[in-house]
Amino acid sequence: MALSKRYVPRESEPRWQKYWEERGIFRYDPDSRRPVYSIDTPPPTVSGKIHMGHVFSYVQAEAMARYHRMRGMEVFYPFCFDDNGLPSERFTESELGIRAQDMPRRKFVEKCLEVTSQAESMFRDLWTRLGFSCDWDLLYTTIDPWVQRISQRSFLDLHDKGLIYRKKSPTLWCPECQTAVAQAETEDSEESSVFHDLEFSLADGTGHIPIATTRPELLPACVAVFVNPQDPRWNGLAGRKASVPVFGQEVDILTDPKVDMEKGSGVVMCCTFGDTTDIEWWQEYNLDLRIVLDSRGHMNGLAGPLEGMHWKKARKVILGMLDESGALKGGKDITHTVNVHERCGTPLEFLVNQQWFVRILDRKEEILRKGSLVRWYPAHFRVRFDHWVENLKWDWCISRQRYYGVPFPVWYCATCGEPVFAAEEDLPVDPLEDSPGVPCPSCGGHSFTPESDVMDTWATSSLTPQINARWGEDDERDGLLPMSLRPQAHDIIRTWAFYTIVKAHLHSDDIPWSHVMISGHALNPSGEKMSKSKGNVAGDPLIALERYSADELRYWSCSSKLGSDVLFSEEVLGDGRRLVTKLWNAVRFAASRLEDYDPSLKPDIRPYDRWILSGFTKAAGAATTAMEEYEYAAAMDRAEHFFWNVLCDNYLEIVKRRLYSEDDEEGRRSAQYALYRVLYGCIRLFAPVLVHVTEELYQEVFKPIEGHESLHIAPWPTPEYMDAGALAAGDMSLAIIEEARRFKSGNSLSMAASLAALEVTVPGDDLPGLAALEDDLISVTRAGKIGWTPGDTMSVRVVPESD
RNA sequence: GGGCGAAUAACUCAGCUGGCUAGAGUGCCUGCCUUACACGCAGGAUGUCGGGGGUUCAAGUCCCUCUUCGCCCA
Repeated sequence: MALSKRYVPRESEPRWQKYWEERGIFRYDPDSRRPVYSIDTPPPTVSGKIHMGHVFSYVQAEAMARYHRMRGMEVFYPFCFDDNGLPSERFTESELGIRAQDMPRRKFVEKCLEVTSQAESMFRDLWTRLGFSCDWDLLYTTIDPWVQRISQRSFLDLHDKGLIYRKKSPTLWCPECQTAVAQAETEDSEESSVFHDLEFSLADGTGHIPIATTRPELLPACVAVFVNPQDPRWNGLAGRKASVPVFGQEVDILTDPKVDMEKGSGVVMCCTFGDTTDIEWWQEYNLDLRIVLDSRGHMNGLAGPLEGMHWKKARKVILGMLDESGALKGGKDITHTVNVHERCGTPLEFLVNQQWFVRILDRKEEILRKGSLVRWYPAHFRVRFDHWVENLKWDWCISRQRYYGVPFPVWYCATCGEPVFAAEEDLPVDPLEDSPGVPCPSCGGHSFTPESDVMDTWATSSLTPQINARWGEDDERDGLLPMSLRPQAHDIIRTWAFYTIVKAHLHSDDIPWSHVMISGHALNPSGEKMSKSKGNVAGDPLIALERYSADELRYWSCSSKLGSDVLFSEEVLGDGRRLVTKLWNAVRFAASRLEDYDPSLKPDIRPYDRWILSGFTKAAGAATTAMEEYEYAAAMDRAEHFFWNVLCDNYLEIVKRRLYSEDDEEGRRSAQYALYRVLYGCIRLFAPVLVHVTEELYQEVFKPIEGHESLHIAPWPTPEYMDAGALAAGDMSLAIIEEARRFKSGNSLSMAASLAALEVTVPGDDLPGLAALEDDLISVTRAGKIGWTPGDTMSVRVVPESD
């Protein structure tokens, strides 16, 4: 069992990764009788560089997988990729310098598959190098045909349940990406703008009303004017008509309490559509529909003189015209928040289109209830989920006018226009390639128009629990739902966590998983969100892995509390190295003293050995409690403190003499026993995080005795020894050792220097327990003798050697 | 504007349901080659626990309020 002087992770880590892979250590066994611990791994979007934030949160979940495996559970831990939809499209476009609309859809989809599969192999390589214990046989991607089948099955199931509808309705629209987007895909952006003061005239020519707006180009879309019914300034206006400057249409003046009296003149125009309030008013007051923008953000024929212009240009032109006509009275510069598309930053418009929706608005209460049945770690993140649900304004729009995604299993009858849905046994279908195979159920027609929209990628990735369970497939996995754990970061609570809870609720009136652990973000050293574009050394895991071992990266990832953001800098990566080295050296020393260790001997255990065994039980108990709450950082902290400060700094020094002794055979056997048990315990506590070094130490030193094929399938430490009296006495005795050390340090002496004697005063009740430690105390302090005196409080006097 | 979180030693952070002179790592100072480790060991210095109120025998911990920062949403 001789370990080399130095541990070389660069050489060891790949070796163990290969070992695990070849022996299938982490393979999921569906026939196992163990309780299943299943993890709903986030399928990372394959849309660009992997950054340290990924490593940070995935490692945290990975450590939990390892912990539960050691707890004796059958761990279902898949890996997966979300590789379709708009993010993948834009990634492919930018990687290859192409544009989807310039080529046939089939060709573009081929390109997407190529580009994403390359990115996926990078991901897999990185994950392997980080020592991930997922079962690659469980791999899926959201574009896999069988995954598409589940996604389409979900659509059909929701339709059968009456939860899907297609409607021409105002929808958030990105003029850049040319597609509808969902509420969750929007972002706020602070932009400077001008609040223009316009003057509308009353239609009967009896006066004027001031109206302030940031969007004068929408004047042709103006369908009403609103004032607050409480506003004394505009008492007489309600029920009259206003005339829109330049365009001349006459619109009703109505009252509504939503009008903010403080803002502008207290009179607002309602256009179809400038914002969500416009939509609400349009619906509530049954107003006209005047759409002036097309799908690219250009003005259409209704905009008269502005036709054909992009809205930005149209704004300038209309301002000129307003000025000329005298209707522009002034303006002031403001900054306001604009709703933009999170993928491209383009301000969103509202367009009226045929879109597919999932009914969720009328189910808020049920969704909140489901959210409350899931346990959130840390608990406060549930509040974010709740607020998101409470503030929903739209049903979930799942159709996208894009190219690369899961198609809707739908055609439209060319004769009667009714939608025709695919039969479940035909899934997956691509309506652009396939046909329904039956006549139109409504009119018997034989000619069909395919639905060319694709589903939003969230429509599929909200099904990851069902995908893992192979929901509705021939090889469906029983008993996997709800899954045990959803690990994810806090930025996608409103999307991924939310949609997944929605789907589980709508499909099976259940929760998708029992627990959700929410990790924080890795921030750059100045405390800002790490961005992919700033590809610095610190942020690139591939570069970091050249300089730091996987165990060091993992140590950093697990060193902060679950859910809190953490600063990332290159310096902090080195922190784990100390512990790895210390572990190596401690076990190396122990191994050299344990060469003749015989586990079948049951020696009489000495007091200090009882102390360290009990101390381990206590520390391991605390670590276990922490792990159960997903507080891996606290668990590691307990383990590290015990290992370093108690075991290495004190216990090893205390028993060194006995471990080398040739005349105290019993004493040596007792020390060997305790040292072996406690060190084997320690490496198991560190195993979920420092996966490689602990495995190597295990294989070299402990496996010949323990026999498990890998440390990572060895049992997590459970209480096996506790002697409270020995624990208390040992802890108390440290003060004696400290005093001796303080004396030597203060006198510039080596710790190996001898002392004449120690005079110890202790309360009488404690004296027997401490005196029992005398031999080992003399050994560690190099005192000639120890005198014991009963007294009120403990004190220690050092008697130096007189030379 | 609303919500959530954070503010503790020079830096990064831990401090659970309130309880003895507030902790760790890094950094700093002084020593020490000690039959595992100098990637180490021993010792040491350093904090009006963001400000102000309050509850309590007792508050970093609970309540109120203010300030600053981050995030989420209007």
